Amino acid sequence: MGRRSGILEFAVLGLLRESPMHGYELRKRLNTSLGVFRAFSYGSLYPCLKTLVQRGWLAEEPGDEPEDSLAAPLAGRRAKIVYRLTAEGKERFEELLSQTGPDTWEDEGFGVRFAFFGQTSRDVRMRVLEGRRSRLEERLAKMRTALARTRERLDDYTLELQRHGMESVEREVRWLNELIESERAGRDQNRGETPPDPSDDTA
Amino acid sequence: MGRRSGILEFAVLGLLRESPMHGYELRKRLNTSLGVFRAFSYGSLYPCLKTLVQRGWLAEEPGDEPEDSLAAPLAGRRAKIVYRLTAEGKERFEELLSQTGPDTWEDEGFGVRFAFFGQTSRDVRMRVLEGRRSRLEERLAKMRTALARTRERLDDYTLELQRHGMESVEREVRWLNELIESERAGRDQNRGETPPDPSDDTA
DNA sequence: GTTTTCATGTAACCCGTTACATGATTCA
DNA sequence: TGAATCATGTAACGGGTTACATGAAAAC
Repeated sequence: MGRRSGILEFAVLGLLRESPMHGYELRKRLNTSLGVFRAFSYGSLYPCLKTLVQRGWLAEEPGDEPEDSLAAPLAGRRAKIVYRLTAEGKERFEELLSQTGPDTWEDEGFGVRFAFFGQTSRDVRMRVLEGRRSRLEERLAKMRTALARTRERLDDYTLELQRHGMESVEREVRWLNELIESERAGRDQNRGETPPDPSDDTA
Repeated sequence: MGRRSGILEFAVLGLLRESPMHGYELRKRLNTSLGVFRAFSYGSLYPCLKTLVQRGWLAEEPGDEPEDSLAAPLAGRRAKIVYRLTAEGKERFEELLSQTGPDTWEDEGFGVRFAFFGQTSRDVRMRVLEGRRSRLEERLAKMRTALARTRERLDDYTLELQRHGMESVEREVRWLNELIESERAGRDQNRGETPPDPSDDTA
């Protein structure tokens, strides 16, 4: 049925990477723990889970039926379904994480990637941060040329809106610069799989 | 057919309020002049125009056929169709403009409203700005409580993401404060477009 | 024992995009 | 005369939402 390649898939894979969960809890975490995301609805979440299972990224697990087997075990039991990330799902998530192309859902995609930085190696983090920065810089360039072409014809309000928009983007670029800097500096206190390679100071 | 109540309708009405246009030009202005908007495609624009005509917000005008009537005037002519905002369309736009409820497409809706401030009366501007501000403050409050509830369980990256997000919102609130302040101050001095609709009205 | 909350789902819709198709006008 | 660009449109899809329906477990 569904192609199901949206940002929801990405977020679900990322959350399930931390630990298995059933749908209901998954949704709560989508809307709170990862407070950055917009609220997803069950109407999108459950179908998404199904197609992810079909593709082999997720596996359903029987979930904790309340430990007594009173009801006939083959009756129409619809207990909690706990979803677990398969090895293929892990690969898929990794692939999505490190994608830096322009087909990256821009803002939201970065939010998701960043939210999962804790489970990521330093070079992936660097690639994501730098990718984001360069795309923001492209955007800035476009805004500037567009502004230069139309400046005269725009009223003060539109101008102010553009100015504020550009300033916001510039601000995020500075933020990224700080993050990149601190990733570079923090090469010793890292977690796990960063190869000790003291030779990359050149930008 | 289509209900067609999205942000595209809003932007189209606003642009056509300035002057009649045909679809192709409309689209260009959607993507450049109002540089804030995302790029709309013809696939959404033309159907939108049609339904707006059906509803009476827009009227088609014969458009400038190239001034010679060489081709038989009743042949399958598909010349430029120039769209003009009707009186009802103007009302509709006004209504959309001054809507400050929470069903306001949040970010993009504000962008559109702001982009048309030049054609707006000061009290509408004030309402839009203050509405935006209060909704941002609600959002901030939610973020703060959510953060307070989950702070311990979050890793440093997630925390930093939330911090940056909140700072961005706070920054926009300050920006709004300045704008509101300057709207308030500019009631007598300043360029004289303060009173509502000095030139045209009542089509 | 009733109300809340947990938990899973489905059908219909919404607002947009992509890819495609067509024809008129301008310009080298 | 042929290519670019102007100009209008359609069909299929995409990734989500809303509203609805159901039922089990927990809380009161």
